Amino acid sequence: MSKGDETRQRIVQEAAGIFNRKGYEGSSLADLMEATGLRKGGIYRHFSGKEQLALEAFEYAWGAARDARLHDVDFNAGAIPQLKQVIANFVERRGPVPGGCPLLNTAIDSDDGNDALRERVRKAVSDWKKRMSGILRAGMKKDELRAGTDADAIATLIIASLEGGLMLARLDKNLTALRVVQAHLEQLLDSLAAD
Amino acid sequence: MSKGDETRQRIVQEAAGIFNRKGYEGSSLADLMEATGLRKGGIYRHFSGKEQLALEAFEYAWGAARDARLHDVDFNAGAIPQLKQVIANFVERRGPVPGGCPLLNTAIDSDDGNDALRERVRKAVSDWKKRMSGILRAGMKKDELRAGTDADAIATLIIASLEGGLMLARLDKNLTALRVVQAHLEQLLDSLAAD
Amino acid sequence: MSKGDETRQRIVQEAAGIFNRKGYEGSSLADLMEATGLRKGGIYRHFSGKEQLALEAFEYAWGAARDARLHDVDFNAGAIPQLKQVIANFVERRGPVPGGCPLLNTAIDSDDGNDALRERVRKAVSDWKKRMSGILRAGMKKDELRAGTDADAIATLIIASLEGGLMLARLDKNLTALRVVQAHLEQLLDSLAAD
Amino acid sequence: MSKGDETRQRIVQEAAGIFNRKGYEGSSLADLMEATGLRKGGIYRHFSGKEQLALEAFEYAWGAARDARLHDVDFNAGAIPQLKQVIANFVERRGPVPGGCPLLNTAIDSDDGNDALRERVRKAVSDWKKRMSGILRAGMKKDELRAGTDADAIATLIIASLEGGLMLARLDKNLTALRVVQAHLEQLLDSLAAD
DNA sequence: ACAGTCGGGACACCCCGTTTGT
DNA sequence: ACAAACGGGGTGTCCCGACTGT
Repeated sequence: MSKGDETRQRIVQEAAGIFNRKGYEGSSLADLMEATGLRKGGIYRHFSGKEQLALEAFEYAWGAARDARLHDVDFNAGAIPQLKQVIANFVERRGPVPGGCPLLNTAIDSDDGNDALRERVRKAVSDWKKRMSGILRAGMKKDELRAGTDADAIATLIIASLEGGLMLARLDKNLTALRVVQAHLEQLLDSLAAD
Repeated sequence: MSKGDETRQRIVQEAAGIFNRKGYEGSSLADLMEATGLRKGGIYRHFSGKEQLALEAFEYAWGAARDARLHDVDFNAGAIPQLKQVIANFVERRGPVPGGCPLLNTAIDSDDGNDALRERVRKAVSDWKKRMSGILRAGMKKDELRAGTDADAIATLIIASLEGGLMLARLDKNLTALRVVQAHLEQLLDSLAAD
Repeated sequence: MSKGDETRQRIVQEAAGIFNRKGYEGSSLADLMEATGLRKGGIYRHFSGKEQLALEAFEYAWGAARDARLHDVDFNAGAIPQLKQVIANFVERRGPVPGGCPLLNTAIDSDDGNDALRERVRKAVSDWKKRMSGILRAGMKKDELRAGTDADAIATLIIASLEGGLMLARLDKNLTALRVVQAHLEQLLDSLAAD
Repeated sequence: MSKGDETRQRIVQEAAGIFNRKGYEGSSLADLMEATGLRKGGIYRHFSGKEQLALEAFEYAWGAARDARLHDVDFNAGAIPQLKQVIANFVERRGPVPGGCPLLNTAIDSDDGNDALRERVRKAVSDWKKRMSGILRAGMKKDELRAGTDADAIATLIIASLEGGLMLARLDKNLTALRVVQAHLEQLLDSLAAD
C-alpha cells in the first residue's frame, strides 16, 4: 500500500469518528486537520470535498459497526442464538468508531437534504435487515422457528428497538434502556422457537 | 397578547420547525429570517442568541409533540386502551412541527456538546416515560394489568421501539416500520392484561 | 458621512497603496486586512471581491495622482508655465498613494488579462493627455504657441518621457533621470513659444 | 549541446515569455509546465526554484531584447545613424520574447521586494545606457556631434521616452505613441550634429 | 532525465452570529 | 424593528517545492 493510500485511509478513519460524533454540518475541515495532522491541501489531495469524504467515512463507519455486530455470529448454531449474539454485540461491543451507531446518526443528520448520504444509509439499513431476516428464514427452513414467522417484521422490530434503545442509553449515559430492549428481544426470539 | 409577544411566539414556532429539520448547526439565522420575514435585529430583540432560541424552540416543539401524542388519551378508559391511543397518535398524528420527533432529532443532534439542550431532552424523555409508566401503574392498581409488570421497562420499550421505528419510517418515507412496531406493541400490551 | 462610508473609504485608500506597490496578483487580502485592521468579513461587506476593490483603488490612486499633478496649475498664466507646473509637480510632488505612478504600474500590471482594469487605465491616460493637449490648444488660440504645433504629439511626448523617466528614477532611487527629462521638456516647451 | 542543456534552454526561453507577460507573481509553475510540456520534476531538475528560473529568464529576455535593439547598428556609419537605428529597432523590431520590454516590465514588477531581480534590471539599464552614451561620446570624439553634448543625459532621455512610449503603445495596442517619440528623438539627434 | 505523487501553505470568497446605532 | 457593521470561521482551490520511482 502506497504512502498516499495509507494517508487516505487514515483520513477516512479519523473522519468517520468526527462525522459520527458531530454530524456533517457540525464537522469542519479544521477538526479533520487537527485529527489527522494534515493541512487542508493534504486532505483535498485525496478527496474532492467534504461530501465525498463524508460518504467514504460513512462507508467505513458502517462497515466497522456491521462487523462488530456480526462478531462471532457464525460461531453460534441456530437462528435464535445467532440473533441473540447480534443483539448482545449491539449492546456490549463498541466498534472502533466513536459516537454511537452510524446508521442512526446519519439517518437523522441527513434527514434534511444530503440525498447521496441518505441513500447510502437506506442501503445499509436494508442490508442489515436482510442479513437478519435471512438468519430467520434459514431458521424457519431448518424448523428451528415456527412456520409463519414474519421474518421482515421481526428484523424491523429488532433494528427499531435497538436503535431507539441506543438513543435512550446515550442520552442517559448508561446501558439500562438497551438492556431492557435486549431482554425483551431475547424473550421475543425465544417465543418464536418451534415446539 | 402584545404585538411583541406575538412576534416572539411566531419566531419560536418557525424556529421549531427549522431546528427540528436541519439541526442546530445546520440552521442559520438566514433561514429564520426568511421564515419569519424579520431581520436579524428583529430576532435578536427577542432572544439573546441562537442557543436560547434553540432551547425555546425545542420546548415548543416538544410541547406540541407531547400534546399530539396524548391527544384523546383521556377519552379512553383503562391503561391498555390509553397506551394504544398514545401509540396510534405517535404513528398517525402529525404535530404542527415538521421534521419528525424533536426528542429523537435533538438527542442525536446534541450528542456532541450543547449540554443545555441535551439536558432539556433528557428531562423531556424522563417526563414522557413517567407519563406512560404512570398509566401502567394506575392500570396495575386497578387490576387491569398483571401485578409484577415492570412499568418502567414497558415504558422504555415503547419509547425505544417507537423512536427507532420512526427513524426507519422516515428513512423509507413510508409508515411500514412504524406499523410493525405498533402491531408488536399492541400485542405486548394485550399480553399484560390481567386475566 | 456614515461610519460605513468612512470604513469603505479607508479600505480604498489603504488598498490603493498596496495595489500600487505590489500589483494585483502580488497583493493579498491578508495585506489589506493588516493595513486596515479589518477582518475579511469587514472588507467583503463593502466590496464584492478583489477585482472590484482593485478598480476602486485605482480610481482613488489615479484621482490623487492627477490632483497632485494639476496642483497650482491654474495659478499660472499661459500654456507654457502651466505645463511646466505639471511637469514640476510630476517630478517633485508625492501624492498620498505610495508606489509611483498608478498609470504606469497598472498599465504594466494589467498587460496580461484583467481587461476591466486595463480599460480604466486607458481612459485615465486618455483624459490626462486631453487635459494637456487642451492647455496646448488654448495656448495656440491665444497665440502663445506657434501655430501648427501638434498638441497631441507634445502631450504624448510629455507623458511618455515622464513615465519612462519615473521608471528609471525609481530603479535608481534618485531623481536624476526625472530631472533630465524635466529639463528637456522645459526646453521643448520654450521652443514652442510664438515669436 | 547535450539533451539536458537543450531542455534547460527550452525552459528558459519559454519562461522568459511567460514571466515577461504575466510577471513573477502572476506566473505559475503550471504555466511553465504547459508551455514546456514538462512536469514539475522535469523543471526542478534544472533549476533550484522559481526565483532562480526567473533570474535566468530575465537574462535571456534582456539578452534577446538588447540584441534586437542593436541589430545592424554597426552597419551604420556615425553616431547619429547608429542611434537612429537603435530607436528604429526599438519601435519596429519584435524580439523573440513576447510581452514588451523586459526592462520596463521587470522594473515595475520587482518594484516591491525581489531585490535580486531588481539588481539585475538596474545593471541591464546601466549597460544599455552606457552602450548609447558610448556611441555618443565616440561621435563627439569624431566631431560628428557638437562638443558639450551631455551624452548621459541624451541616453537617459532616449531610454525614458522610448520605454514610456512603449507603455502607451501597448496600452493602445498601436504604435502611434512610439512613432511620436521616434520622430522627436530623431529630430533631437539631428539637432546635435556638429555644424 | 524526467514523471508522477504528495503535502504544507496561502488565498479568495462566502456566510454566520453578534453588536451597535437609529 | 431595522440596517449597517464587524469579527470569525468555513470551504474549496491553487501553487510550490520535495520526494519517489524508473
